[in-house]
Amino acid sequence: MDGSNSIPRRGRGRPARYSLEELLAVVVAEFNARGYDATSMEDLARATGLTKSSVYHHVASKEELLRLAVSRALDALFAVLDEPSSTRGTAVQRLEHVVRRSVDVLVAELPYVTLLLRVRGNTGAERWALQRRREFDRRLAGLVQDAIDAGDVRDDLDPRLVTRLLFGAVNSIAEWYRPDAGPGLQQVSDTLVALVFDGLRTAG
Amino acid sequence: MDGSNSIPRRGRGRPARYSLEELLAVVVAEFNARGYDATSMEDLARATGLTKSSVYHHVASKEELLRLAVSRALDALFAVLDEPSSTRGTAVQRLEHVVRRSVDVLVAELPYVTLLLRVRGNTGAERWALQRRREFDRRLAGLVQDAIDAGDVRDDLDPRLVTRLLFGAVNSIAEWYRPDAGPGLQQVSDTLVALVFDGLRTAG
DNA sequence: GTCTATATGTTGATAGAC
DNA sequence: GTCTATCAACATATAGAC
Repeated sequence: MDGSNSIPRRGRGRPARYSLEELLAVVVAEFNARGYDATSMEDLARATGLTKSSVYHHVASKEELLRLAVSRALDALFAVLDEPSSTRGTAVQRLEHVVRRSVDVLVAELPYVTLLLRVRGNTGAERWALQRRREFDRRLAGLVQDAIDAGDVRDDLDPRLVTRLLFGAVNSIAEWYRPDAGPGLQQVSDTLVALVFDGLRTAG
Repeated sequence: MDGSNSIPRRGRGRPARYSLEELLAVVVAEFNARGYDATSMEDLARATGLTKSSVYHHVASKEELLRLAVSRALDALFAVLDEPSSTRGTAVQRLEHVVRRSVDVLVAELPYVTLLLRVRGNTGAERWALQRRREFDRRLAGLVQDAIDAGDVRDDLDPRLVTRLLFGAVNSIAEWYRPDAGPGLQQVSDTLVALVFDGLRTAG
């Protein structure tokens, strides 16, 4: 009845003090629930327990909130490519490692990656995010190509097309995965790898 | 310089006369380019060459435009499930047929399916679309289960999870497929089926 | 079936007090 | 670092002439 059910007030009833990190978590949850465009600064104020003006103390614009959020997802995804296991071992081992770790990151940073995957590219921040996503896709396609060249992966399929379908399946996980329900991270990764590398068909 | 470059005027300079079908095609293209929420009725007026009021002569609201568009996609997808080849033959043949035909429909109705796949569920029309999508997914999962029961598909994977990953790959096609560039429909379908049913790994 | 004009509410963002 | 108060721009939708 007091309208405070979504307001995370801390510290003896005083107004909430937000770090940028905390603010971002609340904001991204709103963006994902209602859509970036459909979420107003008034909605964000209500969700944080602040006023619109107070939100603007932390960021210069609504678009900056989007940029900060998708950056976090992109940084985590690119970091996977620089892991030792992504650059050592056989080509197919490296590919499997990047697939599994991409799923890990997707789940660990679920709200941020979800927002990233919904970006379509009207504003400057969105176009910039799409550019970085394309660069990530290019590096993935390189891994698939390496695995074909090494003879680990069948060579009758186009590597760019395979990459798109493979990571289409990976990215679709963000649409339904919930940490507290349904299949766990391990089962999702194992099923994905089994599906993609060995296929659904029974040996017989 | 005359600002008419996106205005499809027909008939000796008189104002364009739109059927609902023609109107919808223009509107859906705008929704996909800019996002449903980010597209204003003023944007739609400009793209059609009409005024806002004239658009409102054809539909009662912006949301009705969304409902009409996603209905078209959903009707086409459900029709696939009722095709003879979807209900006859071995379980794995039926599954492969539905996968291939889903890709056909996705490509044939690309703008409408694209819009459907971006719906997240704030308004009434969006929630209704999501409900119909879930019903479609349930019928797909039944096909996968049948193929497992028949022994055509490996039984160590969760059918619901396999369905989600499989159609995650299918739906991701809408994000990059272009009729006039890149791989053709046949190559996409063949690669998808090869990937999902037989896997990437070389036999050796 | 299209138009001009307008009603009515909401939006992102700012000014300035505390 | 938060607040109240406010703004200009833009949103969806409607009224009524032609």
